[in-house]
Amino acid sequence: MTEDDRTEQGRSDFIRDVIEDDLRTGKHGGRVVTRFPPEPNGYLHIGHAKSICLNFGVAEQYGGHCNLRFDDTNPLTEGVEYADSIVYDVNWLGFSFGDRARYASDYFDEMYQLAEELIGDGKAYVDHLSDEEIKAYRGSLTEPGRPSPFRMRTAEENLALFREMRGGALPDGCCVLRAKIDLGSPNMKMRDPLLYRIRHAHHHRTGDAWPIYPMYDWAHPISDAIEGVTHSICTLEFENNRELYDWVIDSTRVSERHGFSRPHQYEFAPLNLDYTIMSKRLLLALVEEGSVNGWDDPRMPTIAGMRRRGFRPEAIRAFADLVGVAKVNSTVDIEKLEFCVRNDLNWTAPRVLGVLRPLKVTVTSWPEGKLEALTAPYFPPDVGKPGERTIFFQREILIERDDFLIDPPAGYQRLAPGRTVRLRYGPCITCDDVVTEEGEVVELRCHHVPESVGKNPAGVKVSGVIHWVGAAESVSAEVRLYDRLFLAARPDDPANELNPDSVEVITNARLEPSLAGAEPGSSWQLERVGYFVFDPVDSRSDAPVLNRIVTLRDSRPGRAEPAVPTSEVKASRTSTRPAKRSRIEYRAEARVRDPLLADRFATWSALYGLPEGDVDLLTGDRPSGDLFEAATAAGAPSAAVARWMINELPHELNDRLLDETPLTGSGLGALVLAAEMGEITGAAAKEVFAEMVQRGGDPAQIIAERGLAQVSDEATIAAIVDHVLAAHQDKVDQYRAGKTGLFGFFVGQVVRSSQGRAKPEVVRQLLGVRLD
RNA sequence: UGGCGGGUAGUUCAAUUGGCAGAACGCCGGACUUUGGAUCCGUAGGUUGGAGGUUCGAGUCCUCCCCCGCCAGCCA
Repeated sequence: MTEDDRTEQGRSDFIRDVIEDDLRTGKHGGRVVTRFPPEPNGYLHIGHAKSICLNFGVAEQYGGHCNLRFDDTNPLTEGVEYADSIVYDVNWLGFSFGDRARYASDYFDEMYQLAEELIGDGKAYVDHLSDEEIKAYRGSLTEPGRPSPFRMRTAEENLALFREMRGGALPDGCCVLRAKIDLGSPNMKMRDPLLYRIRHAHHHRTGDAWPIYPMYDWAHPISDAIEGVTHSICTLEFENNRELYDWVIDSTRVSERHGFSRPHQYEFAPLNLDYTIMSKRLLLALVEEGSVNGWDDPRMPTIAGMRRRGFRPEAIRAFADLVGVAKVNSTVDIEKLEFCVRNDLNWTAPRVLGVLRPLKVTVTSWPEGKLEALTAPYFPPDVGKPGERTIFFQREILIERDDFLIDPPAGYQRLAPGRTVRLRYGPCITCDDVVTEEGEVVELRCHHVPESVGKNPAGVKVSGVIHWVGAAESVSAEVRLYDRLFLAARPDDPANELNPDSVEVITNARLEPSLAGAEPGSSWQLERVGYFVFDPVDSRSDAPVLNRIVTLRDSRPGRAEPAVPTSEVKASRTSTRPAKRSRIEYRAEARVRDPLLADRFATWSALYGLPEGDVDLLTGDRPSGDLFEAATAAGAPSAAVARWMINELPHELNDRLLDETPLTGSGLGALVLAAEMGEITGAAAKEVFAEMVQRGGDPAQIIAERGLAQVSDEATIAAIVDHVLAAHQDKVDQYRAGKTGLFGFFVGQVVRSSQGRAKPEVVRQLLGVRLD
């Protein structure tokens, strides 16, 4: 992958499907407007980055625009510091919202006005129940709620009380404004949700102008509608709020007032990442408890933390593309992020030499004081970028302590006594002597192989290539090696599962001299060691500090970590929950209430020769049974009618009630008969059936109009077969080479070419002859 | 014990709307040899949650079952 591939081919996800569909049907007059709606109560993290890339990404892709909108409806937790950081982070990620930074608080006046109107319509009331009482009155997941004693107040009374709330004389918690919807709703969010609460608090934008603040469920849909948002994209946990979102839009008619089509809410799965947490609350706790050094600690999954760690926005955007968008709750491998980071840095980070844990090497064959200038390119040939610098070979150099072993294991491609290795960009050296102090290796004495710079020495086996710096010609640096913040892939109790070794500080690393004046924030690859960034906060030119961004991918055999068992959760959790009431029970109950249904259930099995399961499905309600009776009365075989009603009808109905459709028993009977008699194919019959359910009509007429009569004439079909095979010669070759699964593909192509009229059995038979 | 949403390779996602179950990451292996990197090549990995059914043909349609997530804040 190159840098340019980022803006790649057509991604496919359900959100983009919806948008493309809406664009086709002109639902919003061709507009695409999205919004990214953070609450300014914390720093943005990688999960928000996914949402940002989605919202800004689709807006850009479909020629629309995306607003940055602050959901600032709770003054207690929000602040300017957070709002500022969010603006900065979104821009840093590479998305521009121009002058479209919006605040829910900008709309407080209109929201208030709409609330007064809602009260006037009798759709909201002021409730003086306490918070505990409201909770108790709301019922439970299985029991309906009870009305508050204040629910029946008149509109005038409510309006006066609401204005009193707004006036500011009432204390916090005194009362709230609630929507009057449905306390018996199976959706808890619809049980008279709160719209406004009293909060005498200073707001970072509106100051002390408001003693009351709107709740999310009131503020969000109205804000979307005011801004003309078309696709309001949020995370899965808001699925239950969608019904209320629609209720607010419809009840206030706010979209019409602003001359826009109404927005629709769509939910996607939030990002979860191995070994990290996304909860703002828990991240805040880490900051407050000092487990990390602030929101921009390089170990934090915040945008600020990743920026300081050295991740570039391109990498984060590539990651968002890589993980995609779906509705399944999932957890992404941290390796995917690391892959994107490496992939990005590979193209952008110059290669330089640096030694983390130096070991002194004296090249005894090299004269004291002699410096040899060596030219080293910044990028390898496959990256192909220009640039080079000079490094100096000298008598005393430093190599990585890990690159020498007295007693090397098999396959060790580094230095050992008697072995020869190449110094990157320099000559080869051979280890002659090991100097130890108290059992520890403190120095190596080597000689260099003459004429070995830039060419392989004859007759000498080179074990490998190692990095190095000159002992005198190098700069000292502090290096911070970061590891994952948590020990567990999915911490249950994050505060107690912190990785104690999430950062290791090395104070005496040595870098090649060209790095002396490196810019804070610039990123480099220390060859064979990893990618590093000069810390934008702590690094100074006289005291450089490097953060390890990510290690290089380690392809040494056997170095891979064992796969994390992620299926634990699935395996260990068994359901203690009894099966919920199924449709089978609903049908049984209907028969208890309706003797006619009970009678049909008891007799139809024998009467029509149907299996009991089929009879159950046909006798759960009257319209189904009526239709069945009428269709069989029209002369169609009962078993076939039952099959059509059971297998095809529910799908075609798609939520509608049977008696709301123009489908008639005689029509169904005639269709089934036509299909049974072989007048039309099954595929054509389905097409006719769909038409009859949607718009009604006589099957014979529809068949005639659309020319759907079955074709079983071999000559006609053979012509189509030949045409299809000729058009897909490559597939024919594959088929003959053994990919027999393609047979279905050919059948499909032929049937499609005939508009569903060709008899499949004949198609199969002819194809079989042609292909073998 | 309600409602809503979901279940395709180890992971994250595709599958032209009923017609070839694929890609990327990861893994394993190979090639290369001035990064144990990059790059290139290859292998393995699937009862599409399960069982029935409809169909010439089902990941996709029907029925039943199983599993996972979310919802009872005056948070968003």
